[in-house]
Amino acid sequence: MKKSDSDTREQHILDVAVSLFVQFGYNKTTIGDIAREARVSKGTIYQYFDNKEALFEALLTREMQSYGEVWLDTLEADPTGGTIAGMYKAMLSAMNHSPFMSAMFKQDRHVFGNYLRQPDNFFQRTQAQQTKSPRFAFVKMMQEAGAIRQDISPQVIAHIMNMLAYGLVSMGDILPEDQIPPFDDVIEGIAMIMDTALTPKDGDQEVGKKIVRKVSNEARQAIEAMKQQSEEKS
Amino acid sequence: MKKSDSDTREQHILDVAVSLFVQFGYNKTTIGDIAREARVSKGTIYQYFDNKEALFEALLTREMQSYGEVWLDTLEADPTGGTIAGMYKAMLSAMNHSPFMSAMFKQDRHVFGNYLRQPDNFFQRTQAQQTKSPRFAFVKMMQEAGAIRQDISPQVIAHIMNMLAYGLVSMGDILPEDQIPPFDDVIEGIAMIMDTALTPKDGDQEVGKKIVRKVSNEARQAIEAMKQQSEEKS
DNA sequence: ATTTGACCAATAATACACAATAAGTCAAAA
DNA sequence: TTTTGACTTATTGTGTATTATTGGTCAAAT
Repeated sequence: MKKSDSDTREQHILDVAVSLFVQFGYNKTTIGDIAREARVSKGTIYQYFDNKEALFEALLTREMQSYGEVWLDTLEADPTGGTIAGMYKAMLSAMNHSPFMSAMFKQDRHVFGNYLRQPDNFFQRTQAQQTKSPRFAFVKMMQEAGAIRQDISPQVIAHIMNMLAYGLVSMGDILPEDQIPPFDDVIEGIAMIMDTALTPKDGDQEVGKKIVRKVSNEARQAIEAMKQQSEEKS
Repeated sequence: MKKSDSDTREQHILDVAVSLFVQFGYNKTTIGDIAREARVSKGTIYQYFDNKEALFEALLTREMQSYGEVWLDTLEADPTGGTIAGMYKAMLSAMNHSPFMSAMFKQDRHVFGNYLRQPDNFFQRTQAQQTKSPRFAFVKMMQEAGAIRQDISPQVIAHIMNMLAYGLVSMGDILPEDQIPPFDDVIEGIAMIMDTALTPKDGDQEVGKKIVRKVSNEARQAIEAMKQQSEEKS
């Protein structure tokens, strides 16, 4: 089938591209490098992507979608997934499985390089609409339902969760590896702390699970919508 | 008195230097700038400091000492200071009051610039001995005394505390200001979370306070020792 | 004794010619 | 049609001569 064939080729190019971008960064990864590594010619790459920036942005959305899917799959596979701690743990775990997403989250200047100089790049576009962040909305819902403690503002909780995620992916840059505990231990520790600290003793577990299920379903639909949108463009 | 007079002059130079270094960074702050701003000549600066690097390192130790003192003072002023959360809160608060310490903690490449290229700089010197970090030792003591929960390893707890501190000083670099909740709210939130999560319900509050007192006394003595050591050199 | 600022040597910034590489195109081949 | 790679153009990197700035010194002034 034609569509699927060209689709796998496009995906293969992106597969190669993501590993090169993560390893050498935006500036030092050339279209020629990607072509050679993907065993296609430069012309073929320009068949699928208008220019380097467009290729990179295609990568951004693909990796975000993939990250979202891994997150939700991890969440479903986890029996304790119905709590805020479980949801957060799944998020951190998914982030850790994608070096590109980690780089995105910490706005790694090595990986993103001159892309950040683009006048209308991804970060500037998203930061404007981030005011009503989905993470903040989720925390607020959980709070209103009584699934997490109410004596800290949802903004602060969401921000602390952000800080932890940022710290998780960034500490490797300032500490030598042997001073960082195993990743899974840290994630487990964070989850336990969040769980103990945020879940009220007398809380209704089921309410939280319902919200998690609702939010994750919405997220899945949003990812699907995003996918179809990007397919229509091509 | 002569000693005190030259001492205040030296301190004044350092006062000027720290604000310039924080604002313009190591590379872009010249000895001439510091001299002009401090209303002394370049020669006078070289009277007190052998070279630019020595001046900068004098600043490092002074700011660390000052930070330690602010930390301990905040701790003593806080009625809830006897808990691990109180101790941590005081630390974060002290860090926030010193832009230079914040820069140090995140190893800010803008502020530290070429100083980091020095073969035997501060970070390389301290990182070697950091394996038996005082923060880790403190967590371990608290744990052994039953003042904090024992089902997470002290390494992981200390590391999570590090991550939060790092996130606190670094988030300003990747998020616009209006998306970051007020600093004090975040600190309070962290303290509440740490307190709920780490302090056992059936724990003995007094034991923890004793340890905090012991550790902070040791810290004070260490600071004093450091001060005298740096005075002897001159 | 201290402090100063003109002075010197070393380092860093600037300019520019030119070489090398990369982005992007397109007629020809598959 | 789709793919290719030689080709053009734009960008970046390199070597270097020159200028400007800065770290550091020291004889003279305070």
